[in-house]
Amino acid sequence: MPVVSPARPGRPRSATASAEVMRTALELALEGGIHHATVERIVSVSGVAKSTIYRRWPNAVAIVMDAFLEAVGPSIAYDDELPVVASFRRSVLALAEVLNGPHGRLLQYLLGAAQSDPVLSRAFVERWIGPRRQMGRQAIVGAVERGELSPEIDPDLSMDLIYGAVYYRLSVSFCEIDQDFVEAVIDRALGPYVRGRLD
Amino acid sequence: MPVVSPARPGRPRSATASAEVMRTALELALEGGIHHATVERIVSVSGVAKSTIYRRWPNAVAIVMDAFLEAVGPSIAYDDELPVVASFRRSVLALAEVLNGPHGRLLQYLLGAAQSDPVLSRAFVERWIGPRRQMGRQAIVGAVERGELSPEIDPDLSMDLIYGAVYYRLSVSFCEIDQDFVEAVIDRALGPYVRGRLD
DNA sequence: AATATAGGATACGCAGCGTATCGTATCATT
DNA sequence: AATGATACGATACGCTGCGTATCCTATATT
Repeated sequence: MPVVSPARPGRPRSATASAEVMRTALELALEGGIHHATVERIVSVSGVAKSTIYRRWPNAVAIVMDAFLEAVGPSIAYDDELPVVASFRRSVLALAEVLNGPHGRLLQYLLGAAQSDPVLSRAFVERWIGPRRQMGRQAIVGAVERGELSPEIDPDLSMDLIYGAVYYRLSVSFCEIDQDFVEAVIDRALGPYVRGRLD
Repeated sequence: MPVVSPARPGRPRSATASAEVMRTALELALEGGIHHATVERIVSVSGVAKSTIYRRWPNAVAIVMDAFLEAVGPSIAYDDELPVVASFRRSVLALAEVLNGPHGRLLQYLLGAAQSDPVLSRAFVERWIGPRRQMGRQAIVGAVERGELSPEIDPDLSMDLIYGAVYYRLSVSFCEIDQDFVEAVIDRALGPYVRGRLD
């Protein structure tokens, strides 16, 4: 007896079908780029019928997006015990590691598809960008409250600067997001507002 | 007697055909998004034959890219007479104005397509991003030489921060690049290194 | 048992891609 | 002027992928 979805009549949807579709879509996209994950291919590889797929997703990219977010989504971490700068370094370096790997290329593809798909871009902002920004803002606000950062800092602008530089490398200048770069960006974005030592 | 292309035999390529194709491609893409600019449509609207088109471009996106760069390409401007910060404001605000307009959405589409097309991404970096970065770096180096900026500034990192934030808004968080934002970004990126007054 | 919905299979029409072939047009060269 | 090389326009082709529709079967609720 599910709490939400108050007992719709008829045969319930198969959970394994969704899982299998997403698994297949992710696999195909990681192997050969997002263009390789077509509905037809997902059908023939996963064994799930086309009608079933279209009953749940509007198109192939949406499947890949869902699969990606479910697979890589939860990896956010801001440690309030650490000094702000160190905490940001940890968190953004973790993100950079993801972005430099195969999932990063996939994210790049998805971001590309989102440029001409409002539904996708909205999902992207709400489920990927938004949460991470929110955590970062919280970290800055917390640090200001603890007196680690000057209250003059603008948390939103800081997020734009830090994440902006990172995604710029990923999807505009197309070069690696190395550790030195991440640390330099964070230092320049937060450094002037740190009270006391830098680390 | 052309200086380059030393007189190939046979009928020369029609210049008007290329022009007409690019004009049509740009028009279609500006009207209905990049997906509206298909080769078939360009053929039927421009009147230029498919074989002619494929003799010059590998696909439709490449045409749009060429057309875009030719149309909006030359709008770079750094004024060495102005103080650095003011010069950057002028230049980046001009860019923001383009990005906020219809050409901006097109750039967004192209950037999206570039995410899964190495040839396109390379062209993008070399013909759009690269020149602008170069001008910006020059402006910073010049300002350091004139004593306007502290030599401790890292020109490349500054470019990553400024342009990063701008493109982040365009293609990651999908919100407007307003004037206040641009000025705030530049102030935070260059401000700490300005010697003397800020403006 | 009756009802409602889901899943699998299959077929369909459509759009767009990129290639190939053809006759015709327009150059440089001889 | 004739020749050779290349471009242009037109047309046709096969292919892939999309999204929809139809049908039958399966599985749940009432």
